[in-house]
Amino acid sequence: MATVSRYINHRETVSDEIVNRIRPVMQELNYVPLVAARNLASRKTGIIGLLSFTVEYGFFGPLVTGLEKTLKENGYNLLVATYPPDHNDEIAPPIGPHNADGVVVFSNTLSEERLAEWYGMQFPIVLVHRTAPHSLPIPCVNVENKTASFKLVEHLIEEHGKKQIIFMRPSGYQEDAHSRELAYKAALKAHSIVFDPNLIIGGNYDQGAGRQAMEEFLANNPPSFDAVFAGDDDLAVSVISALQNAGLRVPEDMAVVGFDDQRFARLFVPALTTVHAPTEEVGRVAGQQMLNVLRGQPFDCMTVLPTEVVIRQSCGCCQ
Amino acid sequence: MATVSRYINHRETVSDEIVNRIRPVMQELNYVPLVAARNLASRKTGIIGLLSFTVEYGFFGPLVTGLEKTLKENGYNLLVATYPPDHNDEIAPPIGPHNADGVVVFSNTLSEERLAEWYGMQFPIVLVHRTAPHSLPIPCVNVENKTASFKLVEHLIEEHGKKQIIFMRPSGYQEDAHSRELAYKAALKAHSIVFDPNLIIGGNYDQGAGRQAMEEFLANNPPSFDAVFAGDDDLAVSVISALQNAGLRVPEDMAVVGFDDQRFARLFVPALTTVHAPTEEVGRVAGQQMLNVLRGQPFDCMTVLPTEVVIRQSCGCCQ
DNA sequence: TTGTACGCGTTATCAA
DNA sequence: TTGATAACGCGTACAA
Repeated sequence: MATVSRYINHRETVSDEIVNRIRPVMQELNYVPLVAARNLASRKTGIIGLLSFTVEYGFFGPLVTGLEKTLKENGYNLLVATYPPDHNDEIAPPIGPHNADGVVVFSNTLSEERLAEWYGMQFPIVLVHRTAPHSLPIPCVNVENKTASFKLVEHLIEEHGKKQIIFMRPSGYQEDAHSRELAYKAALKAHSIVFDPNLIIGGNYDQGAGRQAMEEFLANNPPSFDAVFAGDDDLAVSVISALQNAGLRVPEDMAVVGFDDQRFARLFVPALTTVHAPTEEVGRVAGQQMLNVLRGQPFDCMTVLPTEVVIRQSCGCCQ
Repeated sequence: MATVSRYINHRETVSDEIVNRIRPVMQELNYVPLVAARNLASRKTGIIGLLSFTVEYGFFGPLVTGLEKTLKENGYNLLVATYPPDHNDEIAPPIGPHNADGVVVFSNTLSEERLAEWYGMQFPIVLVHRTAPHSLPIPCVNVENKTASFKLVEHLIEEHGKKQIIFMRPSGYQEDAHSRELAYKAALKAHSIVFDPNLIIGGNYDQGAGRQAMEEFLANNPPSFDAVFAGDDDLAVSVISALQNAGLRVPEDMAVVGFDDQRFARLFVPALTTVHAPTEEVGRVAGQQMLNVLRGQPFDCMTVLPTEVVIRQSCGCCQ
């Protein structure tokens, strides 16, 4: 029994003679180790989880792709599960210490309390699109939000003479969007434009967000703005739709820019001016950091991947 | 020991006296049952898998949402994993009989051999967007493709006088797309339009598919067509982009229609004329069928959910 | 290099 | 209704 175990797991050398005795029997019996028994005995599962409050985001696909590739190459399987953030921590996440060797957490899917709890029990965690609470040295992987956002808003101001720029928040709090909002304010300030709190909209809406938020805003205000910086590409598209629906032309009457450079960004009409975020790379790096943690090797507490402004047409360029 | 197990699983009645003895101790010890041990002893995991060759499809999100809701309400967790179809069945799927109580399979993610193998070992399977092999009475959930596609093509012919309609296949074989193609041919025939095999394009391309396929087609042919029926909305958007890039106007010069009615379909400019598919409902029904199988209750071998043509602007209507 | 014996933490069985 | 005891199938010190 023990020898068969050793043979299967390639742990110690087994003599050819015995291997030749084991193999045919395994074939004949159609033997496959029972994962549950294995997990119990070894206290390992070979599974890494990805926990997210949604799978409906456009950039979710590339993230999974990058993550999965890195992990599979190293013998782990990736299992994805959603976990609504409003759970009050009552219901345990579908993936966690009980059924995985580690978990990658997207944005604010998990509360700080849960993170602290898991960290305390030495459970490997990697954060993506979120920075770790100060007291927890957990590796996190982000994209550069501020510089790119600053440049993007600056482009609207300098190249297109925009002065009344709306910032549209995605629904719910997200760290990424918050950083972009801060950069937006900084850019205004750097160009001596007074920040108008009325020009921050969105944030309290569900799916289909941008369109609804923009429609409401338009209903209550005459178009007292000349550009929109949407928190992400999903929102940008909704916003453009709402504007056009209201009889405004983009980019002639109104410039709209986004963030992420999702797949559809350049297919859209007008093609989206946005910031390219290396989402698949985020996945790959997160996977690598997870491997480092699992192996007890040193890891980077904070990785910030570079982003780049992509000028297309929705801002008014390249007509 | 046994009594505690009974208490935790609410299997048999435990006297209040003993319950009051168990509870405080559980608190104090911070006792949580070890899932691995549980799985070993009970031969159950409480997990249902969703196996798909991609998570990048636009309609993947709603499918997960519907499925997850139904399963969670019944005590199961949904775990999503991808499995490239070109694996030659060498590598075992990340989710299967070894670590789940059942699996929902999207489209042709699994080979017939694998399905037969799992079915043979009584492992619960539900198919979505795919019909089961004849010999395997596995429940499958589909959307109605043919009637809707027929009507859609008919709309192009009757309302807009289109005669040279391209059908664009998605990359790789998919049953859905095949049904839509058949309906397309049937609609042509019903209106005495000779089918031109040159007007079937796509099928061999990777991501970003439609655009590339259409660009190649345009490069080799003068625009000898007047409409495009894209296999799904993702493709439709790519196609429109390619057409506009080539200086053609949609819908003035060229009508383009899709399938699925994904979230962005009505946000796009021009708004997509397409077929609404109840994707979230597909997920809910699939979840219900899975529960039926798990409980040994009767199930429907084939569910076909109704679809509906949605006329917007990309066909030339509502200008 | 091989085999024995035990532990992993539950659930299931059976007698009380 | 309860409690002792036997699986569950594997990994792993330890001795051989």
